[in-house]
Amino acid sequence: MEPVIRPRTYAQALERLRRIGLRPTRQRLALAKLLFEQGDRHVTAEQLHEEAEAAKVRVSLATVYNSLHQFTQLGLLREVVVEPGRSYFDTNTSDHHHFFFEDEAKLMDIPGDRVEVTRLPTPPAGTTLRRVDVILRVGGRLK
Amino acid sequence: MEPVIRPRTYAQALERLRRIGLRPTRQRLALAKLLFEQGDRHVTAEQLHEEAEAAKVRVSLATVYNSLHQFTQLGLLREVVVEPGRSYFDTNTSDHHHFFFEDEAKLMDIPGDRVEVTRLPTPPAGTTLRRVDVILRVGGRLK
DNA sequence: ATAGCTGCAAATGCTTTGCAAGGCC
DNA sequence: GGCCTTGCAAAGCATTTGCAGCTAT
Repeated sequence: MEPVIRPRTYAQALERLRRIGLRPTRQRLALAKLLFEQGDRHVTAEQLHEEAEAAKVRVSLATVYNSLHQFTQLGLLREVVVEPGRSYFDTNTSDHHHFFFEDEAKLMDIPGDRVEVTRLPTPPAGTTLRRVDVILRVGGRLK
Repeated sequence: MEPVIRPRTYAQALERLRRIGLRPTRQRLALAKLLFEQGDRHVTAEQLHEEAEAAKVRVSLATVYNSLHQFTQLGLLREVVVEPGRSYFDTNTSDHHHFFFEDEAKLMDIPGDRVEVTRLPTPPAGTTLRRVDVILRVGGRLK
């Protein structure tokens, strides 16, 4: 098994795209840059689309969705579902959990080793555990 | 603080509605009956609407949504978000967690004392922990 | 050249809303 | 009767899709 390197830079993302066989097109590269060049992020498609426009990159919202899903399938992103009707994409694909600030609809990472989930029940026969999501729903305003 | 009684029967639901000041209308009572008279359930609005129709109760989907949200606000239901674009409503409002079978889009309760989440980080200043959701995402078919 | 992408706009799926008509107290 | 509810249809969002035109290799 090849070690999974988390792309932190444009160069790594490009390399990653090539290796996997996704054409490094202008829009994919631009999106990868926005996503992976500024540490861990949680973005919605809409947000990323706005960022792209602000950065003078012409990308349609449909392409943003396509790219986010492609990146997710390739393991570059992780989709986090906390609200009905909106998906967040997390650039941190390592094992970890989330705070969700309900009043401001924002996510924050919690290091995987900071929360311990024990005494997990065994999945029913015929099924396999794919992922454990822990969401700490928080209220009140962040200062 | 008045003890919270989980409505398990039509009568209890009716009583509960009255006590809270929601008029026990035909449709609310019918929905309460469907929801609370058969043990713990996880339903979507669409499902409940179909059940109501099958039971020859005329209810519009809009009213199903309204009722589900009202019941949720009153603490009779708990909303569970596991998939983008669809909400599940859980008649079990006690402290517990969930298996989510991704291939069949179904939820299953895990008793609260069966999973232990320890070493929870403290919420950031100015915020309060409202709820802890643990979702065990499972793949493969149930037998 | 050509297989794969992109953009646009239309379609979809879930959910919410506006408002007239209806029903509980 | 009065006020809360309902129902319907229309509106609202986030997301997906179909397809003609573009582009990286």
